[in-house]
Amino acid sequence: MYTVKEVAKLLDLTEHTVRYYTDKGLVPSLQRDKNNNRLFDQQSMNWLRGAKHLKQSGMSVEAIKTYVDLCLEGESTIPQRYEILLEQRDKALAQLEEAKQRAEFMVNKVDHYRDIMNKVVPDNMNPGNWSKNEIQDKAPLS
Amino acid sequence: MYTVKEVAKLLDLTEHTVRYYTDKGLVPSLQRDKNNNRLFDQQSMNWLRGAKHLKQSGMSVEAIKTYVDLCLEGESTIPQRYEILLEQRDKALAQLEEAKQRAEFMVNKVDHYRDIMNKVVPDNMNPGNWSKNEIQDKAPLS
DNA sequence: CTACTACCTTCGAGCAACACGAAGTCAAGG
DNA sequence: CCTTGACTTCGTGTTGCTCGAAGGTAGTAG
Repeated sequence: MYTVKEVAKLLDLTEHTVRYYTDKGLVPSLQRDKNNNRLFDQQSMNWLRGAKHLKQSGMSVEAIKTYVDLCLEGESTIPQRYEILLEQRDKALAQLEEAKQRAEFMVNKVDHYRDIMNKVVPDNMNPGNWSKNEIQDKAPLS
Repeated sequence: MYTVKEVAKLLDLTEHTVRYYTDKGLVPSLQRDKNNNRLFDQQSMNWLRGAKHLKQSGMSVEAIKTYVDLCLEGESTIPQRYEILLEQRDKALAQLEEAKQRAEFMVNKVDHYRDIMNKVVPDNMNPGNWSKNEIQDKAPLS
C-alpha cells in the first residue's frame, strides 16, 4: 500500500497531479485509510499508470474518465474501448516519430554549438538560420 | 513568402498558435504586407520551427522568448545559449525514451484487446488490472 | 457597382490541466 | 507538549492555447 507521495515518485507524477486524477475519478479502486488519506494498492497503481499513459498519448482527462467508466460497465463495452485504444495507439506511434525528429534536431543543434565554440564554424546558430536539413544548417546565411 | 495558413500547414501548427507565437516575439524576423498580414520568409519559418521544437521539448513560451532575445544579442551569449540547448536536448532524449515506452504499452494493450475479442483470453483489460510488465499483463486478476 | 467568398486582422473571453498556497487534521519523536 | 512532516480540502493563479466576435481587404460573379 502506497501513499500519494510514494506513487508520485514511482510513477513520476507530481503529488498535485496524483490528487487531481484521483479526484476526477480516474482511479475507481482508490482506498482511504482511517484518516482519509489516499491509499494505493497495486490495482490503483495500475489505473493510475494507465491514466498517465492515456493522458500522455493525447487524451483529455474527461475522455479518460469516460474510458474508465466504460471499463467499469463490463464486457459489453469492449469493442468501444478497443476503438478508443486503437486511436490512442496510433497517436502514440505518431508521437514517437515526432520525438525522434525532435531529439535528432536538438542533438544536431547542440553539436553545432559545440563546433561554433570550438571555432570550427561561424555563428549561424540563431533559430532564424535554423532549417530542416543539415545541408542548409551548414550553409550559414549571416 | 508564406501566409499564416500556409506555415501552419507546413509546420503542423494551428493558425492560432502561429499568431500566438509571433505575438509573443518568437519570430523576430516576421514581416507584414501592406495590409498588415503576417508574411513568413524562410528565416521566419526557421525561427518558428525552432520555437516549435523548443516548446515541444518542454520550454515555456517565456523561456523561448528569453532564448530568442539571447540570439539577437549576439555571439557573447553563445555559452549561455549552449547551456540552454544542452538541457533541452537531454529533455528531448528523455522524452524519446518515454515515447518509446508509451508506444509499446499502447501496442500491447491493443493487441491484448484484439485477443480478448478473438476469445483467446478472458477480460483482464481494464486499467485496474494493467501492470507494467507483460508477465503480469497476461496473468489476469479478475 | 454590388455582393459574396475567402482570406486576413485584433481583441477579449473561455478553457484544460495543472500549480500553488492557505488552513486544518493527525501520528510520531524528542 | 510541541514541533515536524505528511496528509487533507478548497479556492485562486498560470500557461498555452482555443474560440468567436467584429471588422478590413482582395478577388470574382452577376
